[in-house]
Amino acid sequence: MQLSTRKQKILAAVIDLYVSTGEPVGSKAICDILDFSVSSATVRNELSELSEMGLLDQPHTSAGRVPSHKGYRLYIDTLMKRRPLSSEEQRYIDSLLLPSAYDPQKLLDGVARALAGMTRFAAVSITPSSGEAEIRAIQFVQTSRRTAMVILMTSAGTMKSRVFHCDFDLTPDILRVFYRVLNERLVGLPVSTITPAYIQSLAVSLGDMSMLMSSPLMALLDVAQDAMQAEVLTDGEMNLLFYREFSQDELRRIMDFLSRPQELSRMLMKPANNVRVLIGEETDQPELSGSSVVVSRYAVGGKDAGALAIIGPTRMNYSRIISNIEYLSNSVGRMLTELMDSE
Amino acid sequence: MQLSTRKQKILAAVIDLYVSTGEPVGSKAICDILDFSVSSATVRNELSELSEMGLLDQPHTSAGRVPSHKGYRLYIDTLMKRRPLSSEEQRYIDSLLLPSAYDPQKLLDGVARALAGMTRFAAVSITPSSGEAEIRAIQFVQTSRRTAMVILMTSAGTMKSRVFHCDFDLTPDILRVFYRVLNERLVGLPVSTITPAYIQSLAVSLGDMSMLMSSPLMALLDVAQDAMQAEVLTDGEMNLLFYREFSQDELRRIMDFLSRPQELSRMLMKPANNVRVLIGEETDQPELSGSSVVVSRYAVGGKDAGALAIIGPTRMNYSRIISNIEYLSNSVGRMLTELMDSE
DNA sequence: GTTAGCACTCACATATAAAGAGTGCTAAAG
DNA sequence: CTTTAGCACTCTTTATATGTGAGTGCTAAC
Repeated sequence: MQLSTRKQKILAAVIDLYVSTGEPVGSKAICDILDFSVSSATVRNELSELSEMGLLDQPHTSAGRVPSHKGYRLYIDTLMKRRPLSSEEQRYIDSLLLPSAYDPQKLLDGVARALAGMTRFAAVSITPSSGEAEIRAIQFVQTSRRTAMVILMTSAGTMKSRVFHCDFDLTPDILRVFYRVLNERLVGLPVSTITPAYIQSLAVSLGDMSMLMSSPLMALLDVAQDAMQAEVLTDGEMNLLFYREFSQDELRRIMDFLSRPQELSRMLMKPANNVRVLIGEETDQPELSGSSVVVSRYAVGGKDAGALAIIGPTRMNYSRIISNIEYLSNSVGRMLTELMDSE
Repeated sequence: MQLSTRKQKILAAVIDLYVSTGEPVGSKAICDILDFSVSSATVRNELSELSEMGLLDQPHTSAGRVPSHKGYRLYIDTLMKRRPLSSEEQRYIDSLLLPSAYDPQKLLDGVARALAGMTRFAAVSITPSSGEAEIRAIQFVQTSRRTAMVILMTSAGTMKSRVFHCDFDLTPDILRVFYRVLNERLVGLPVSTITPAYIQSLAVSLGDMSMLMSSPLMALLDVAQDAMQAEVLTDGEMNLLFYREFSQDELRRIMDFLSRPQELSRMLMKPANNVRVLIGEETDQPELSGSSVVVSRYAVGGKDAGALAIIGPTRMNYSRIISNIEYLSNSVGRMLTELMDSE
């Protein structure tokens, strides 16, 4: 499908106007902003051909035109001019991320918040799953007479902790035993080694000590399963309340979808090496038929790791959003890589 | 203001019917559910007197009656029969809380989630501020070559951690120094001791070592300020989308309010020894004029500590909500107290 | 290929009427 | 003095008709 330059410009004009006003755009309005001069009748002829090609929709016979999903697709793939972020914007984003640069957990949380704040859409940040990461260390910290915290640190730079309770008083010596026993056997192995069955066999191999260690072992299992699960953080769901194109009912369905981490993860973690845009049905998610998703995967240490995404109404300023999310996801990838290398 | 038994029964009937249907209730409907038999005309006379007293509102002259805020107030204070939770319900709630019983952070998070899930309203959990709590220990755990985590544990059973980064390689010995220096000076003091000025003077008193310790000191300051701040957790904001009495606009304002922790805290932390109900304007919050708040303070170790609350439309089943929140807040108080005593 | 002109369409707003729920009042009965 | 039946009245809701205006599609001329 090849479009004449004029058709391209008209299509772009329709999208620009519609994105900024939210109203169907008529032939007259287009004439006003075109950089060459034609009559509205000419524009009308072009519009009707664009409609025929399925690039524009018409809410009803006598209304202006609205971009169809196919129209948005063409616009994003070939027409849209991508404006890189100004250095000022870059500095602003950097300043948002810097405070949490050394804590992966906080970083990914901060990123979701920053993304939601900048775009005014709902943001999703999926943290790398640490399944294949190696166990770097298992630390114990006493938190009260009979409770302690187990901290699992991985080569992916993630860290998970959990408090557990014992039926006897803990002492530094006992904790040292926990530490030695577990680190001797587990450091260097992939986190995915820690399964219920493995913990079971470990307990058996401990003989007399297995009673003593049942609480920390259960906690370790727990924390390992937590670490293996790709974490899904969402932020700014509230922002979606501001878009009048969403009905109360649609809003509910979207919010509901946003609270289902597995499905979000499935949708966003498809491999891709740059920013992907999913428009309406392209998300394969009926509840998002009126929404678009912009997602960017990022790599840590050269390997695909997490993803960053926004979800908003199909009518959005794609150019701006793509620039933002691209810069943000590159930053996160870079920061996490540095964090990993420094270990 | 003394009401005849009949008026009381009629008022209660109006509220019960209105709460369950959401429609203004007419005199006929009331006759049907009253446990004595009178004509609709009699009921109408009573209704008009109740209206005159300001206990009922009328959307328009020819509509049924709707409880006024004053009517709800009277109902809650004197008419409502409080149904204690069945032991089955109690067991259900207990089972929701048990898994996180040993970790205050998780507990308070779990409580908010449980409350939102059970009531289908927005839930708020305010954790005790640990300002007056004593510092129990300051632990350090290495997380990578040049980063470590500082963990502040308090006598209130709370625990906060933060990762920090040094410009030199860390070793177990260095961390031991951090530990010794800080614990020697700070354990036993109230958390509120740790102010920027105090950290400053501490650094000065360390002489040569202050360079070495600047990162952990800053991290400690950070984590202490975090600990002193009463934490406000919200959950289930989404639930409010389901109540058609909220307009899109009102919803936005409520959500916005829910995201302002200081104001939530100010509203909910007023001292009180049992469940409080705030109806509409009683919240002193213009954005909540169509909402009610049910809040229950709980004590830890005999002292007022945190609060648990729900926010929903004024039309709600107060009896059910109050029972739930009361049981939940007692459970939390008890669990946190046990946690504290065991230290 | 482009443009002016014009009939036509359709959403939206406004006005009018009919239906229905529920009240308030009056007068009679208990 | 309280209760009740009866009825006119009010006000929302729903349906139907009417006018207005933005914007199109088409035709014929340039």
